[in-house]
Amino acid sequence: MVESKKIEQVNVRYAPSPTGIPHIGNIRTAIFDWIYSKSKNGQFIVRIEDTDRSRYDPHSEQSIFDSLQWLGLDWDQGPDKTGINSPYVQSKRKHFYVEAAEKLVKSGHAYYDDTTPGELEALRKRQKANGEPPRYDGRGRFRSEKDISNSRDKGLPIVIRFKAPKTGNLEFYDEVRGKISFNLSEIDDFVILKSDGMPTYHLAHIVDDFEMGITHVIRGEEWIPSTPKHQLIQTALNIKPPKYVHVPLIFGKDKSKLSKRHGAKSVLEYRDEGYLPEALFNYLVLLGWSPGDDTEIMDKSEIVKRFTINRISESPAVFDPEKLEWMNGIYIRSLSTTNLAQRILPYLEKPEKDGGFSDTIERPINSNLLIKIVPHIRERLKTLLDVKELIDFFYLESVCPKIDELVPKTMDTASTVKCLYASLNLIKNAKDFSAQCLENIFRLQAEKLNLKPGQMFSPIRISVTGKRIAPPLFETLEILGKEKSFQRIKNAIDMLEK
RNA sequence: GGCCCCAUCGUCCAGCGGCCUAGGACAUCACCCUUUCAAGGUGGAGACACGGGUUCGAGUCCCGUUGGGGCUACCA
Repeated sequence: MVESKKIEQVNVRYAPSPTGIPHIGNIRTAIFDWIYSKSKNGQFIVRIEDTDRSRYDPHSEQSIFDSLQWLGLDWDQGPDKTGINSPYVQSKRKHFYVEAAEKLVKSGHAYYDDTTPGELEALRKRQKANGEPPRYDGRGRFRSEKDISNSRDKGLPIVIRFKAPKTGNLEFYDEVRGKISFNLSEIDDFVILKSDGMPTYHLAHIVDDFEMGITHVIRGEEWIPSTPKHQLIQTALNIKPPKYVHVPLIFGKDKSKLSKRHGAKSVLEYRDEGYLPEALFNYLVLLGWSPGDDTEIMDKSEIVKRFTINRISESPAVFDPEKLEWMNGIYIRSLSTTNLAQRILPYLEKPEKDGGFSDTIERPINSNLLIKIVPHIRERLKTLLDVKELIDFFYLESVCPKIDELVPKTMDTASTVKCLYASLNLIKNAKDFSAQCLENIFRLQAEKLNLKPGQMFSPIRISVTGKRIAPPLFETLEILGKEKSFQRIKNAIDMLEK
């Protein structure tokens, strides 16, 4: 046996904060996390970063898990599991952070500060007025133990700040961009433990990533500027840093970071609008990564197989809803009839107000009928939500076509009525009600009436479906059946003759 | 303002010094197919931000300019 290098177990985490429903940009990071962990046979860990109590929203915490689940991003460790690194919620790990912060104070890397928010604001204001960069001036470094305990007695808020070196250079290696360096004069004494006893992100994630053995921190590019702070903490705590993978941001149409302001939709909204999770996954992974050739349509396993960090791009990507829609169509068309019908059904079942079928249509929805319809609408769909509009006439008792739509521009009412009467006869006398057969006899009839096929089919289509845009006519008639087809054309004639 | 990151068609990507008169995809336009709408097919238009280097040779490496973005909280 060849000597095998011991390969380090890869541990990746997705660490969202429950302050809102995950949107596209946020979940794309989770996708990268997941893919990378899978590609390395590592662990995918979900950790909830709820250290900001004022912004905490329990509802969004649930939506985080719903989003991951829907996209098929299964996690190996997380709040719902009792893993070796439990608990996976920061508010339940407070003691780790307090301990670390106090340790830093003892070792002289941090200090208590009783500067009030008001004083801080005044400081920033003054700096701005003087054209100076707004930065904490380190005044707390000179507070004595006595000062602090006095303030504490007065009930003033006390924080712990990290004592950042004033000079020198800091450099770190980003797996996507290479070396990035900062001047330490840029970094002020930042807060690591807030006055409510909770840690800031900077402290909390460093402690947790270390405790949980995270090997790769995959996060958005917006974190690059605070990475030196994280390095400082690591050095002071004598912690070996993980590898950093800063992925490019996703932009909205206006080329700025995607956010709610763009109407950036949450993952769950895409679900509700009839997007397939595999399509969204595929589309999103292509925003900031490519396999190196022109392949675009790839399933999860292929993506996992081909994924490498060095193919993550350095530049931001604009989210293009149109391309997502196109890709969704590709995935819809690739589904088998029964599978597609199964996926469509829940959308139809929903109450009318939530985008489902009209409430006048009986539930449960007839799925055998749906399976018959699906082959004829498959290539007409961009989203599963499109289905309703396209096929509701199959399920309705009757339809009411618009008179002005019934009469083609190239015909008048009299000739339209004539054409419909002829159709009525054909339908009544048809022995074989198959699409193929119907098409034959209707084409023959058109010739007799001296009409172009399209000309003749149009009034029939509208009579029967109530719509201008519909699935192919003869398949529609076949599925609808003789009786309903007859009835609806009859009804259209009545309308025109009135 | 300061710091950091980024820079190929409108958009997403390919290109990692010669294979590039720059390739693919979405969108767009034209045509074909056609019973509506789609889907599909064929073709067209469309980009290396700019200026300096390095090199026999630069979209590809370096520097600068410009432009865009991010960060600059007791938010993450």
